[in-house]
Amino acid sequence: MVTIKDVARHTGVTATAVSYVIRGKDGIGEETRTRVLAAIDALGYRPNLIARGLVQRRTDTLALAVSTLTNPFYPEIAEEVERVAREHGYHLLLCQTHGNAALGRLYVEGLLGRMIDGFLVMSGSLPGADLLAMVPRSLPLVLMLTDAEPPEGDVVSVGVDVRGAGELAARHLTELGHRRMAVIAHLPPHHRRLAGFREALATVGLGLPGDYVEEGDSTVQSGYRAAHRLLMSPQRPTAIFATNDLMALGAMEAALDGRLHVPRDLSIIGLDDIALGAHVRPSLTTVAMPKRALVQGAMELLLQRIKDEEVALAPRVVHPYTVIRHSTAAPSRTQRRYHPSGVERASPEGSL
Amino acid sequence: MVTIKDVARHTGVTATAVSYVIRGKDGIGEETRTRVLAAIDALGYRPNLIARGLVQRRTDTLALAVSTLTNPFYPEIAEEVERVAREHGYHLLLCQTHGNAALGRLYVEGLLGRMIDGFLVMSGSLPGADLLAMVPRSLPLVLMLTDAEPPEGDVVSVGVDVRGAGELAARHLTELGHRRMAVIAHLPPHHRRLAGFREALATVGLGLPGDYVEEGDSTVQSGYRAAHRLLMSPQRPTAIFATNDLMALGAMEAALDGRLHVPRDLSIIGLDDIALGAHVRPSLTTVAMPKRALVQGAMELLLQRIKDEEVALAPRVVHPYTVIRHSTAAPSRTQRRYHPSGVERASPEGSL
DNA sequence: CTGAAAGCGCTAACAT
DNA sequence: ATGTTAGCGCTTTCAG
Repeated sequence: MVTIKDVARHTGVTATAVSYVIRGKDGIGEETRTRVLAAIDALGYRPNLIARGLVQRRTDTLALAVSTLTNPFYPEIAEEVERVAREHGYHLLLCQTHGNAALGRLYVEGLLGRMIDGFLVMSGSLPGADLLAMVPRSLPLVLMLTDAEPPEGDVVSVGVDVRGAGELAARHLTELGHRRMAVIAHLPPHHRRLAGFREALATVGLGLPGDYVEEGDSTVQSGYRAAHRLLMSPQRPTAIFATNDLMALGAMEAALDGRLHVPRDLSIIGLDDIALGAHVRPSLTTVAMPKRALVQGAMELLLQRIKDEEVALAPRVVHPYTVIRHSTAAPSRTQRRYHPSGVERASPEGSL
Repeated sequence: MVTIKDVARHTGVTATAVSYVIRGKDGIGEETRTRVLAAIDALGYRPNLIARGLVQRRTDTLALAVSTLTNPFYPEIAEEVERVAREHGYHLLLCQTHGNAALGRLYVEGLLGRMIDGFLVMSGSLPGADLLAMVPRSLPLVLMLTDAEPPEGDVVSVGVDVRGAGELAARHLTELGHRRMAVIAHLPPHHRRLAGFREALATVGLGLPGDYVEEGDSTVQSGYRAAHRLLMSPQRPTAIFATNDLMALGAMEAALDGRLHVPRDLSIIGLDDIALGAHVRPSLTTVAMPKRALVQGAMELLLQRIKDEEVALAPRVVHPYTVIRHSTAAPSRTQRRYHPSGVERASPEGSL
């Protein structure tokens, strides 16, 4: 490995001079500058960021914890975070906790020992209490809370009003004329999304019977199965609200497989607004998480904290909005039969 | 920050002893051990991995470069890499190059200075030549090549036989009885996928007219637009091969929007096998990239190189396989009209 | 079994 | 404008 000393020796100056040249500090004569630069090039010298980090106590690296990258919602967030981070000269260390607290702790341990300059944590990846217990106050930390309440203690966070998201979903469906609606919810995490939905129904005098709430785990598969259970009930709902888009996609799949027409026979609304929702047919109506605003807000706070600026502890809150596409419509009067054994609508084996 | 010295002082031993305890080396009495451990706990000491990395010249960190995370194919790869890395006690540093060579170089610079222990590079993220020029031979590097040829020089790589993938796509379609097939290809990157397809057609006496090849850029949108152009041609193809799944999904969207039935009026086959392909309706027939085998192979080689074992330079090659779902079928004799202005099939505004 | 000393590659403060 | 010195927090000989 070629070090700063090699360059110094090769140029006939001292290591400090080289260090200055590298970082563009002035106090170095033009002539030495060029000679140093030439030597760097000739030797293929590359500063050791680890060593630099050790003394400067910064690494120009930010970390982002998400629960998983297999839910496209998180890559979309990560993409945005990375963009902003890069604009400010930071690298991004990405880690998936898979919602596993033990694993999460392990990762955090690793990150903390790595002298990251800032830490962004997405809701659902790590239990807030763990986080506060582990992360020293000296490390700038910002939480992006889509569901959890901000943990006790002085934490900087950006929250998403997911209760409001649930309300928007309910409002959209009731305005279309639905009265018999069901929910596929990832519980407990999405508790507040469900609560918002339920409350908004209540304000227009509608209830949500217990057997109209099925649980999922945020995956497409779970949405499929939950929708299947819902569609089997004698009094089938005319609309389904899934607390995330992946489950909504699964629900749509189940409905289509059961030879129902979406949205004529069943309206489906999701929550997240993942890019793919616009590209399935019918395209998915959804309540959008304000991804940009969320990331923008979080990064702003994080960068402020890194610059040691005072930051308001009162959580910023960003608000979801409805994206109406084609998976929702007014309920139809006639009830078409659900064919639970139905093969894929377009299967070569036929049917329909 | 609490350092190893603090712990040492607090326990009344020397830093060395603490260091030994931390790393579970023996040579430390049971009694001191427990006292050191207690002190670590009491002070909340956490080893500084940066400092350790500086002296040990390893950081237990691997890096993976991909072009983007917004194509779900890459998160699926990353997920797998991360799993294997973790099993072996490594962290994963993820970086997106967005296929931008300059940006890529910047990232590589950063990574190299960060003393990563190994570097995994996914095809399409960085030009091979750049990579070889920048990465010192001392850093274990493994390429996952889905499309590019291994660059000149001693590089360890795992290749995917994408030409074979193109052939499989062609074989599947011709066996179904298609004669008039078109391709949506991301060129130049997917050049070989197209070549394989074309050649396989040639072996059964079929050609691929120039205007039956439309270009895309691997995004859904580009697939949509390309399919639209293809479907407008007077002699419409009966099947489309898209060189990746995202474009295939876009093509399907276009077909459905144009009131065509997939696969009755148009068969569509993709390439990648992203998870979502199974969940759209009709589900997507595709040629699967052997993701597991690819990652497994690459990680094996990388870990060997890290352990300083000799590694064969001859590229390993893994082979794609066909996943038949419901977006392909025998061509129908009747040609249904393509309605380019068609709204979404399931749109509330009606039609169909 | 434990301690002292040297040094990883770099930067910051202080001379010169 | 350049060189000297002293670490950053840790591990690693090598003595005790």
